[in-house]
Parts: sequence; structure tokens; C-alpha cells
Amino acid sequence: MTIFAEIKVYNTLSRSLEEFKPLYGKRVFMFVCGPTVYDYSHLGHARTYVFYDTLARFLRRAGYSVFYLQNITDVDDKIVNRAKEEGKHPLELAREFEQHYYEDMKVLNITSVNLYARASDYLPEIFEQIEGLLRNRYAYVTETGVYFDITAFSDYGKLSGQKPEELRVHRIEPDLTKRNPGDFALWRARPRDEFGWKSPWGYGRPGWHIEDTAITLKHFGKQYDIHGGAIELSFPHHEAEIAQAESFTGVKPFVRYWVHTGLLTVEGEKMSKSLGNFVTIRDALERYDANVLRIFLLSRHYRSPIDFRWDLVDQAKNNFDRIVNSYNNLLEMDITDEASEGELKLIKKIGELKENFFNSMKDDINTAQALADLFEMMKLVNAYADGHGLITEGGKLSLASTYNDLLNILGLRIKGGTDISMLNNLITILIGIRSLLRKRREYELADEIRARLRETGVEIQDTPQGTKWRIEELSEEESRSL
RNA sequence: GCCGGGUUGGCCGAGCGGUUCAGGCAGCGGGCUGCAGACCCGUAGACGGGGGUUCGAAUCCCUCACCCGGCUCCA
Repeated sequence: MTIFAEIKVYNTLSRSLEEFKPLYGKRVFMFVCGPTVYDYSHLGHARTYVFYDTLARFLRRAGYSVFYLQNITDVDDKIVNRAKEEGKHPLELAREFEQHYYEDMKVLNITSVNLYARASDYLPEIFEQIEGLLRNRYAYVTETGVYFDITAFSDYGKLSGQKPEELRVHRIEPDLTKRNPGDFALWRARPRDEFGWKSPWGYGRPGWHIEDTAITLKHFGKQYDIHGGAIELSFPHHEAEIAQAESFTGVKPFVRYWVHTGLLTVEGEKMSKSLGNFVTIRDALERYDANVLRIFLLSRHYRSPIDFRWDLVDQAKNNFDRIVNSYNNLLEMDITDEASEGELKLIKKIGELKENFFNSMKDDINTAQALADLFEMMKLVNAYADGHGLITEGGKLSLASTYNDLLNILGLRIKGGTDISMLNNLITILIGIRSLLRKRREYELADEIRARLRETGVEIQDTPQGTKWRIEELSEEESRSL
């Protein structure tokens, strides 16, 4: 793939597909809204984070140097309330779930984040920003806190297409001290006995939107490339971020590409804690491999909603099996010295499909199409292995590296394989004995060996080229308990 | 009420004006097999309803229906 490929992304701000051009050459600054750490994360969160991980992987593969920053919201009413219930300090509870979050991310092979930033570590920056907004008269102080005056920022609503004057439907009781019901809190006054900080505007806690702009202003500066998050956050959260940052710095646009993922739903309704229709990441990982979950989540375009059902994850399991099988078919091919015409053709065709894969990814990160390209590729390799069965060392290496390359972009990992020497020898012995038994038509014993091996996770396959074996992909639960 | 998104074959899901209507799962027929599995070859089947534009529409326009998200903490 050409370095600095012409990647197109859908920008919520312009409501159109745009060519991606970072501000500073090959350097990309990307921020994604992270979790509020008061409970375990569920598959809805996984959907978003798997996508941005894949985006970061792809950008890096395309030659960009990506600084991927994510916040950890550890200051929040939900954390305070949950901590009170459990008799813990809010930050103690937050640290616990922050750890659980990292564990989940690690198992999901989400490794592309460069820095996680906790809200509680950015109080000085938050203060500085609030002071600046007050100084420039974008904010005002009341007895309940400090609020951003949305009428002072004429661009308010540009991201979500909302008109401030039409935002009349409010489902919460308006705070009467605010000038406008749409004004949002920068600082919220809280009782002394609650978790909080002293500030120039009294004791309390920061508003929800301010931590993200404080964090990105510190690490990225006044302007950066990509801001990600789920579509539910576009209003009011991201709108408020724009208002804060652009009013504070005077630089527009604060973010050049606003990228939003679609929601994960369950029977058509958003998966969420409050609806109680959620499946935690760890529960899902007890039933399925992380690779399977990634495939399930990447099977649909990132902006479309995904409706969750276990049987669909099951389908993804079959998809992943197909990938593993094809990879093994490739590795198990016998070596020849001279490349046949068929092999040359295959290599050429695979090269074209690899190009297709990259084109799919360049086209607004169309992972569903990219997976289809991958499957087409594997079908060709399977057919070749089935028909010819012979390949040069170089050809095998080239194909295997293509597989690894593409799988890595999608964050998929193939474990097992047939190169574990000790096991290899033992299993080879057993299979040799079984082959003898089969020749003698002692199938009962032969099947017994096959069944017992399967119980321990070794799959046997009798083929015209002889008996092959592989270690079954273990679920995360199984591999953890090893 | 306002803003945004969606409705593709049994299931999932690309495609967004015209090459054979991607790809996967599940079917069906065959191959390879002692059996099984994997794999291969072949096969079928769709664009929510109604109008319109066009030589040609799943793709553009209008309209109707249904579904979802945001306007409240939320990935």
C-alpha cells in the first residue's frame, strides 16, 4: 500500500466523506471519549473501542504516526453514588474499574492507545480553562456553579445540527440560576461532605464536558485531527466541547474530523446499563474468543447500528474458524523448488485482493468489505491448496505475511499452529499409531484416539495428503485457567 | 416538537445509476472420505409500500409505513 494513502472518512461536522489530511504531515492526533469507570464495560463499549483500535492500526499501517489519547472519567456522579453504596472512596472505586477496563481492553487486543488520561489529574488545566472562559465572558458564575453561556458562542449547534432556540424540550428540571436552560455546567458546586475540590468558585466538581478539552489542550494543543466517540455523544457532549475549546482558544475548528460510531443495540434498543439489557465484555469473553468478538463487531460498517444476538456471534465464530483453517491450509502445504504457473497466478491474484482490502479500508474504514476481501483471498488459497498442494518456500512466506499483515490491521490473532515442538512430537506419535490402526481397520481404537485428543483440544483431520492436526482455539476463559 | 440514522435473499451484511445482484453463515447437489471434520466444485434466493425521473434504479426525487438514536448520565 502506498504510504499516506488517500483515506476517506465521514466527518460528522460536514456531514460528508472527506479526504483525511492531518494537520502536521504524517503525525496524527486522535482523541476518543473513554469510559466512566463505575462498573464493568459492556459490548457497546467494546464496539466503539474495537473500532477506534482498528482505525489506529490502519492509520499506522498506512504510514502515519498516531498519538491515540483516551480519557478515563473518574470524577462523576455515578462513581460518587456507587462508592457511597459500597462504602468506598470514589477514587478507590474508580481505580478498581479502571483496572478492569484495562484488563478487558487487553484481552480484546486493543493495544493502540498511547495514553490514558484521568480527569482527576487535570484539575489545574480545568481551572485554567474555566478562568479563561469567565474572563472572555463566555461563562458566568451562579450559586450552583459556573455555566457556559451558549448564546455567547454563535456556532453552538454546528456539529449536531441543533438550533439552540429550538432546544426547548428538557426532560430535567431546569436550574433556575442559569440564564438559558441549554447552558451547561463547567463547575458544579457540591456539599462539603461530598467528594470534590476547592476552587475559586467554591467547593465542587468539574462539569462533564470540561475534562476532555482540558486533556486535549494539554497534550494536543488548540487544534487536532480526530475526535471519536459513539454517536450518542455528539449532542450535547461534543457540541459542548467545541463551544468550550473554540471560545477558550479562539482557534477553529478545534477538531478537524469528528468521527462517530453507531450504537450496539439489543432487540433494536440501545445496549445500556440503565435498560439492563447489557452483556459485559468479560461475560462475552467467557463464551467466545476475543477474535470472534472483534469479527462480530467489525462485520458491519462502523457508523451503522449493530443488533446484538448470540447466534450472530456464533456466525462470527464460524468466520474466524474459516480464517484459521485457511491460514493452516497455507502453512501445511508441501514445499517445491520451482514455482508453478498456478502459484504465480495465485500470488498475483492475492496481491490484487490485498489491494482491494486496503481500498476498502481507505473508503471510510469499510471493515465489512475488507473482511469480504479477506474471505475471497482465503477461498483462492484454499482452492490452490486443495488442487495443487505444492508451493515454493518464498510463495508460502509471501502469502503468510500477507495474511499476518491484514489480520494485524483488524487486530486478529491466530494462536496454536503446528510448531510447538514437544507437543508436536507426542501428537505425531499418537497419530502414527492411529494411522496403523486405521490401516488394520481397527476403527474403534482409532476413533477412541481421535476423541480423546479432541477432549484435550487437539483436532484431527484425515485428508488425502495424510492426517493433519491443530490445536483448537481456546476461549479466553480456558486460556486464562491454563 | 426539533435534529440525525435505518428498512437488501432463511440469517448477517457490502453495494448508493449500468460489468455475472459482493462476502459470510445456514440450505441443496456433487467431489474427497471407513465414518466424521476441514477443504473444493456447483446451485438457489433480495433490495419496506406506492408514485416519479432515466435507455437503464437497491442506488436519484416525492410520498406513505414501520424501527432506532439524540434533545437527561451514557461508548
